[in-house]
Amino acid sequence: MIQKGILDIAEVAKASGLPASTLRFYEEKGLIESIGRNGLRRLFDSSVLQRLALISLGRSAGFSLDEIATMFTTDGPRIDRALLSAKADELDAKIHRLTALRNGLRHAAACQAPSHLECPKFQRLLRMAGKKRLIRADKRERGPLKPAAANE
Amino acid sequence: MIQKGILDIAEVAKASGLPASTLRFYEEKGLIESIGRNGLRRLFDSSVLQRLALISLGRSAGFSLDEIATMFTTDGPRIDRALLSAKADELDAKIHRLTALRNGLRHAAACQAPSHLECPKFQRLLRMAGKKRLIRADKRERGPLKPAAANE
DNA sequence: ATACAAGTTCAAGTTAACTTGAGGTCAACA
DNA sequence: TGTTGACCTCAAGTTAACTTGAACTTGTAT
Repeated sequence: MIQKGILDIAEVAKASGLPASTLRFYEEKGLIESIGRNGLRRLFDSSVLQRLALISLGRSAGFSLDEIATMFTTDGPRIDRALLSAKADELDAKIHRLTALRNGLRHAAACQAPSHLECPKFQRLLRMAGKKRLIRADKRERGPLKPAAANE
Repeated sequence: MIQKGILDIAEVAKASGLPASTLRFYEEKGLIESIGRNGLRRLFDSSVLQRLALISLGRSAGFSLDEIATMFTTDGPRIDRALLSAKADELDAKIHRLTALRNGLRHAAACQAPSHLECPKFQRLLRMAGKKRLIRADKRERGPLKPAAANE
């Protein structure tokens, strides 16, 4: 640590487990900020580690970097809150689906059926969460190309 | 329906909500099979819809198409079951992380902090699921390049 | 018999999220 | 003062999961 609370990029990389190239990439995307330089070398405030943890969590929840970036901005409080709420709902639905799948897998791991995924009990377990649109349930988990086809 | 239980690609597309191009792509990848042709036109058994639902569910759980494909094969029952169990564990961890994030978002949507993601209560909610390695918690959600760096 | 809407193949393009490579620059140590 | 290891920039490459385009084939309706 060069000064109290200030880390250079190598230290951030080590502490976060992320390669320096990713940190540069995130900075370019506006997800994190470097607080200065030592020669060429980037310096970060140690709070960047918090930030990175948040980013990682968001990613594992299925959010894109762009979405995460907008969550970090303190722009308009109104539309923003609605968006967070919507995200929470999305997550809720996803959690239910994953729970059903987990239960299904747990059973399949100890079941007779030849092709696990097709055992009838497994199917039934899944159906529990599939109440609503099972297929194409979420709008492009990490969307391809078309802005929004005629579909939906 | 041309015959009982047999659908052509357009019908499958309509019923599943997936574009025909995706169905061809899945067939090429070995995720689904067409049962024959009518001229050039692919014909599918209606059970393919089950299959597609399963694929969709797996995708939304964060599995890659390749992983899903191996889950469908009825190769060796031993190694396979362990794999399913491991997948279930992975899902479990993920579900916990998502639950924490959802709680955090719910709070953030009704909280004062300027940059929602940085409100202290939000942070605390997240910490509940972060017990273990928060950063780089999962090995490449949908992995980039390196086979397995020196990391971990 | 002819038209044609809808399917087919195959190659190439797209997007997100990074990584890799080439060539350049320093701060720090000997 | 000189060397050097670690960082820098910028462009180009990579992977997964599809999509798109061009050129071709056909069952079905007319």
